[in-house]
Amino acid sequence: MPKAIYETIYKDLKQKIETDVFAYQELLPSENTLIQTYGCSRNTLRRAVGRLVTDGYVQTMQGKGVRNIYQPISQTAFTIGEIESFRESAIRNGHHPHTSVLLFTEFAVNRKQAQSTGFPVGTEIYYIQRLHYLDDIPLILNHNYFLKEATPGLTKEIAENSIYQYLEDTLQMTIVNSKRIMTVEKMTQIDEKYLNMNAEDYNCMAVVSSQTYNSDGVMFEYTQSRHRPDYFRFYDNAVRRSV
Amino acid sequence: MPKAIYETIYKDLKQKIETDVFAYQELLPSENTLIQTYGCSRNTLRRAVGRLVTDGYVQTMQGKGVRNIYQPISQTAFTIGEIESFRESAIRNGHHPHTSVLLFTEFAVNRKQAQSTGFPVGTEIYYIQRLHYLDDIPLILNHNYFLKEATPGLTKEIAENSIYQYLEDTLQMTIVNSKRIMTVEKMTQIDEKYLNMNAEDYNCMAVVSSQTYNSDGVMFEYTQSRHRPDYFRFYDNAVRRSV
DNA sequence: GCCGATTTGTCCGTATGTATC
DNA sequence: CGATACATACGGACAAATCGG
Repeated sequence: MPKAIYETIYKDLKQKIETDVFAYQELLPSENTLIQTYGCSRNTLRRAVGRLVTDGYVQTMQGKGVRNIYQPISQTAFTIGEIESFRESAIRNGHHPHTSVLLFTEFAVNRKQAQSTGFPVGTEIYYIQRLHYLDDIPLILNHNYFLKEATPGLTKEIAENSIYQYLEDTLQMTIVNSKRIMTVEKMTQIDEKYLNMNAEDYNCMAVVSSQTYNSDGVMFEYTQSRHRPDYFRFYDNAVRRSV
Repeated sequence: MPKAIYETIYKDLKQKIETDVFAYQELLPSENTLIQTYGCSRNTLRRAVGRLVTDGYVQTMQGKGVRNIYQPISQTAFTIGEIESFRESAIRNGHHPHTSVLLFTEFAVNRKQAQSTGFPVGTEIYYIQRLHYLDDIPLILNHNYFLKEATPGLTKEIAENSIYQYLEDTLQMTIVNSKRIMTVEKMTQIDEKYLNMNAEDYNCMAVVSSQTYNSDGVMFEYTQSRHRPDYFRFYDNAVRRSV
């Protein structure tokens, strides 16, 4: 847990913005001022502010200053650009998460699975089906494929809690990045059953497929998350770069 | 168009990765090597590499090096984290875009619209309905709300081409950032009609709602993009930060 | 319109820490 | 242990945009 200085400053500024210490549409104190308050170098401060820009919290204007453009998001929303487990995201939004494991098994991937997951044919994996509840409503049906070689000792009990916590804390794995694709797909009978949906109402759903890599550069996880369409919300802030 | 050095290096490295100059899963030349090849400072090079990390092109490993993890995306995909017009994105992917304007009108926003768009009641806006085709298939039905005060002189002719090009080139507006929310919504009869869909097949669609800001900090655009579900694809790379 | 002060943007050189091999 | 590689941090210099007098 070695916190970098810029990380601390980033979090402090972020929290000040969220709690209205700086008013919406107003300018933050200038770089020079903030450098003095934090007693850091210009680069370090600018690094913290840079993060706030990509978060969509502030907008910098050369010659003018840094404007607070943060507005709280109304409902529960997943944030893009970060990797968060379901549990982490739920707790951050003040909800009560709960996970039930529908299936815990292991096998070697066949041709068809190889194509969708990206694992080579024959790779030994754990295959887990999990249902994620938020405040007792089933929201997400997850199909997890974990590379057995990279995630040894995975059990149903771990899957009921936080797999990521096990990987990071017990196996000392460092999770680095995750490539995700969002699509809309037809709802299956399995989806209907577990998510309490009726195909005559919504007949499709939001699907997020992700490939996750660890610090050894190996893709150790492929997951397909099938979201209840009426609760699905994905938030993003995009920055325009010079073309 | 004053090009920053780090921008040039970023683009050069990106292009080298895309064209397999560096092999997949292999290490890039070390920082020190690249500093010498580009004749730049360490900070500048790191800035370029940092962009590649957020793009999901490479992954850096302290003590080891920088690994190429780029894999080309199969189909047409919208990329998250950047603001691109439909035209820009289509051309980048080697397709032929075409836009038809279904409706071009102006009015003041009422209470209901104020809630969804975020514009105050009574704000004067241009309201435009556009249908975006890719290779002659209608893919996206767009509802644009442009703040009249910030986008004067908008016409149907401009809307048929690129509105962003008009705003940036003619009005000298600088587009800064865009907050987007992706959801899944029921398909309406309007959607069915223009996107050639049948509600007995898919009865819902992907909806991307966005609020876009310019460099004056004013939200000048609210857009709701309704995507054909079978063609919708949104790509994202997420980075795990120390918790 | 000009000038100077302020503010952010870009870039450099250097020092130190930490992880890997 | 030392060499290599990336991570963090500092301080300084100049450029570019904005604003007020």
